[in-house]
Amino acid sequence: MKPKLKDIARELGVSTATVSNALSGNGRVSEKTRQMIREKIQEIGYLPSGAGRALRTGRSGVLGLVLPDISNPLFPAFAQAIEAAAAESGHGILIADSHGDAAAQSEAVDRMIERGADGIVVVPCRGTRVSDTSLPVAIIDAVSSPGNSVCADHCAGGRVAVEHLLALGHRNLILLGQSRRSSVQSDRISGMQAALTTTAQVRVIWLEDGTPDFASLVRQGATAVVATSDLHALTALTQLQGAGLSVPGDVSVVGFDDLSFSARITPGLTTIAQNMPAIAATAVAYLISQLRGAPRPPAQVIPMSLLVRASTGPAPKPQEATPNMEK
Amino acid sequence: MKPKLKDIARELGVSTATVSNALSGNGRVSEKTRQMIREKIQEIGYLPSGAGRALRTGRSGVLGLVLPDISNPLFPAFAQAIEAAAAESGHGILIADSHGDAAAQSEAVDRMIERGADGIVVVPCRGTRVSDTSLPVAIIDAVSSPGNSVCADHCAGGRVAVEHLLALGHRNLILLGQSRRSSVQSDRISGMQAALTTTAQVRVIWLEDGTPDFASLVRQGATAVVATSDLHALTALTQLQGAGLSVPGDVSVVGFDDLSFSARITPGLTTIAQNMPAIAATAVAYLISQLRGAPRPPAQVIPMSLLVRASTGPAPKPQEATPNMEK
DNA sequence: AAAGTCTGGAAAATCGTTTAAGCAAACCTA
DNA sequence: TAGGTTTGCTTAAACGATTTTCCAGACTTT
Repeated sequence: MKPKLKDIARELGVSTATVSNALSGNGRVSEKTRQMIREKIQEIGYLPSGAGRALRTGRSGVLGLVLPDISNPLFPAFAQAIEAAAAESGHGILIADSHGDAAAQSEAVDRMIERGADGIVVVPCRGTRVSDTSLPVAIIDAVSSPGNSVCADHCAGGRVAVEHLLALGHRNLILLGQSRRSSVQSDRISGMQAALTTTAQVRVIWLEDGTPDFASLVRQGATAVVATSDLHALTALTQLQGAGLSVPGDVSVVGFDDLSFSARITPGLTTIAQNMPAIAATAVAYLISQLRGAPRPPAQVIPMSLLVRASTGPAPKPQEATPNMEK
Repeated sequence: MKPKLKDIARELGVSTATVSNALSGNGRVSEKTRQMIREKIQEIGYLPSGAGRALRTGRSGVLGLVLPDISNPLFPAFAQAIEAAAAESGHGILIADSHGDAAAQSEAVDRMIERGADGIVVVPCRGTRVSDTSLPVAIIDAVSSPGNSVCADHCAGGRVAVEHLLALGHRNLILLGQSRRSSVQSDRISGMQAALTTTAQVRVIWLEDGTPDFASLVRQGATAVVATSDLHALTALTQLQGAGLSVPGDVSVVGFDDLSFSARITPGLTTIAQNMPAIAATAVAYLISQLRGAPRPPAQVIPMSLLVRASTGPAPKPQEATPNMEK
């Protein structure tokens, strides 16, 4: 049916070894023969069988990607970056969704091994460790997580976000998270808190406790919202605008992750972006170097960067300038 | 290193054929032996080698997914649905990004074949046909596309969106698309137009020509915006709110695809959703049935459904059309 | 008790590729 | 010109599973 190495060899009157060598560049093949083989391959449209190759070499040319939630809005940018980084070294990407479940996660890892993945990139479910496997694993998690290999500097990101607002004169902030148990969100929030000066007031709100009325919080004096995700920032921003408040005139809003919509709304959302290409490239390089027999590299932390758009501006001039500033 | 079928057979004093039979259920194996083998497998943590199996059976248990743009915000829902549908039948998913490029697309397909995919789901780049391959291909494209296998009923979706607005009394609509050359967007727009009555005014705006000033369009009489994507609907909605207009008080907004943020903004975005699980399941079933030797099924069109949220409401009474700018 | 049927299992071929080892001819080198 | 090197290629053995074919013994049936 489909052409194999043997077919090419037979038609050309050489051995399969020669054809294989011609393709891989290994062994010794004359330029003339090499040329002949190349032409034949073009002619009959030969594609090598990954299965045969994988069986012989023990390498499939495929990396696994195990995620706790494929439908996360951050996923597109991440998957694209990983795919691109993997393609760079000729690898394909096999995806799996662990649905935030530890058992499903280790099942997914097993399935990856079974399918012959050469290495696995895992974004672990909350609070799970990836059990040791026979193949290289790159773990993308919070800095503090044991076993972490690569991650964004969420903490520093939080700091930068708050510093940006402080520089604009904001002294009364709302820090907005979704879930206390997310280590990424905790890292971001603690980074925000670390940047606070004694003169600033702050209130942490978790959406898992219910959605607050942002407009009334602003009426109580808050002049800025820093969310741990653009999604939550958008929730706040649209609610504020719907209530007739001006962003950034009355209140500034900052998010995280530069999601697809962030640049396309009015006002453009100021955000702290992960350097996805760098994170992906690092994770893939981490796997590749181990495939080559290098020792497991140290964990790497990739900086986040502030993208200033129109949703942040100077703090509104308050009528009561410094009633709360105690010196 | 890693345990193989042979190791189990040797340790148990049986042949590899028996072990293989015990696992697959084929052949005849006594319950006693079967049990013994199961225990041994648990004990030493055996995982079959996909490469060996694939080579012998010609089946890898992996399906390819080739997309024109992984970073599309619709991707998460789609990828998740495909992954789930494939997992249902024990298949894994190998992803590739064609970056909207026809050459990259056919290269990606070749790579899938090389990697031993059993079938491929392709969302083709604009205007490209997927060349015939030796393995089953399910194409997800516009209804009108030649070779299309599965798709959402974009046209009917557009119709439903406009009918919803007409029922609310809107008679002056803005239809908002991104690119004229996208067949999905064209289908949606033409569906919208098909629903129009003679008494309704309409204006089609393409974002590729530049972002319009929606507020002034509303001042000129428009009372609703129907966008071909929630992303564009959000662009319009935030711009309108930023300009002090009330949604849906002054103007209603409808989008498409129920993106991740659509339910979480204020007001919640009314949208036309694709039935991703159904589309994915259909595409995967399409492949699987062909793998089993069935003839290629006819193309299927999956209905879209209207999700009414808070961004649409009754058309404003003409005399009240003045924007309500109170703070 | 002879003949047929069932049952549990083994032997061996096979999938398509890579690669180590070997071998003749051609080419140097001294 | 004898001995060593290179060159270009072949032979054959893996890799780890599945599957067809076959066989010996136990069990039925008449």
